[in-house]
Amino acid sequence: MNKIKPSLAKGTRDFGPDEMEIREYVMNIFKDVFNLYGFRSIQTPSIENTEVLTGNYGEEGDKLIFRILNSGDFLKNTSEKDLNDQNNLKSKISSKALRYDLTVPLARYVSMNQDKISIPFKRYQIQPVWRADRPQKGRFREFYQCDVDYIGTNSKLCEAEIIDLVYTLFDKLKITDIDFKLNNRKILQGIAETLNFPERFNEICIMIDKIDKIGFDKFEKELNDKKFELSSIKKLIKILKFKGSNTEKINFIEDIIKNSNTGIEGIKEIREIDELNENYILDFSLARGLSYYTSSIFEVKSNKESIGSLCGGGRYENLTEKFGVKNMPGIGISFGMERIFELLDCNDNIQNVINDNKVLLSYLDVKFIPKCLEIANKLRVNNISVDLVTDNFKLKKQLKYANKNNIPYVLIVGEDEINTNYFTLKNMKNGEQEKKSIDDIISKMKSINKNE
RNA sequence: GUGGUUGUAGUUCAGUUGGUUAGAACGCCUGAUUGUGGUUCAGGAGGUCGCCGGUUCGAGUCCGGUCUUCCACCCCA
Repeated sequence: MNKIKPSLAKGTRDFGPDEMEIREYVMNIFKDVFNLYGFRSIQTPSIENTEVLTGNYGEEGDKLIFRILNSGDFLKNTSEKDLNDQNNLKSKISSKALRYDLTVPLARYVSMNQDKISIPFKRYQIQPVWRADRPQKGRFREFYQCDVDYIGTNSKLCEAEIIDLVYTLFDKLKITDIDFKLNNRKILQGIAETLNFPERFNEICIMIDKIDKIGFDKFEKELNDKKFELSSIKKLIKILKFKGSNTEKINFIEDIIKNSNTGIEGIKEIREIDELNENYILDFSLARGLSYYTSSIFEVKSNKESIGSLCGGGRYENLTEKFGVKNMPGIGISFGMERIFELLDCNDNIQNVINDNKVLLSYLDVKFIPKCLEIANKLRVNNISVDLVTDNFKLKKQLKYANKNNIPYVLIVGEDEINTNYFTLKNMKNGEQEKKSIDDIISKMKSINKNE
């Protein structure tokens, strides 16, 4: 048999038991909080028909979609001519692709299931997505996205609820010192109109979005290079650098863009949100590159770690228009799961919470196995995790096994224990051990469980 | 997609102008210890030097290609 050198596909990862413990712990917190705010989860297929996905992410984005080769004789519909036309060939030999994000599948789902769901529809979705990007720091070809959306509503209560949800969530994850930054595309549009470059709106948004990374000096230089008017550049930078309370910022910008109808609309929207929830920081330098956002946009950053944004999102119109469904505005937020996992990976608090009430049942002779099964059953009925070594290992090796698997307690079953009905419970962290009845061991383990 | 970078044991890495049998640490297995791990000591297993081709008497080492790793750009999460 030919041996294959084991290897991972580019940009993909395995998650071992240690990593999965943290990932699942974090994901459960996410799910709990989303449920707390009345969102329900859906899942959609990994594979979508190609035409559902293409045309949504721009030309660059479409290139990053992983296409799946048709099964069987995938060349049967192609002619000699097709082989020279790559784009045409692709659609002839591949009709399915891996999903690129969770937003487009949501739009597809809502469009297909209007009879089953009630509008406004609140859903969350945690699933992997795939992008044929070149991997680099913190970026993979397969990664989890976690999206929460309201679809079919324009209510500003959504923003207010989302702000609250975000703070609750990060509080539970013990990620503190975060800012919820809010802005509105209509205000940015108003600025663009007032400063006389409305036709370069998208271009300027992408550039503003990068200020964090490149700084104001480079930003100014780039604007010069791109032949923006000098007076406009000065005014723009003055606006972006303005400091003050949210109210001061609103009044300041209102005065500047008062001649833009769109701009005034944006200001009205911010004021509406402000009446419901003031727990945000208005930031005109927040732009978010994505072109489908039309109104509120927001982002959450950690002030402690310079790790980039932890989540971001915004309000959009007509996400479902492509599928022939009109009047489906919505608002969504996407959490950078991988970044959050990374942030919590080194957090000891979380590591301790995970494994506290677990016991390895260790036997000194195979003839004690029936007794072990009896004890295991009692412990498990009381919600204590029990592991048993399946093979006839010496005690020494069983203790090593407990260490390796991060099991904090070992319950030893031997001759003495069976005769006296007092069993040895060994704490693997400090090496202490004591003899107790099974009932006492159960109550001890249960009290550990309550401590978390 | 553009530019750079990496690849040798399960893992992290040494390996001299190209020269005998490719090394270390950690991990793994066995024993010192027949009921005590995380410490110590002794021994052992484990390699197609990413892959394909070229130069050479001789290649882990030089050359070309390819794949891969990591990083930056574009863009994004």
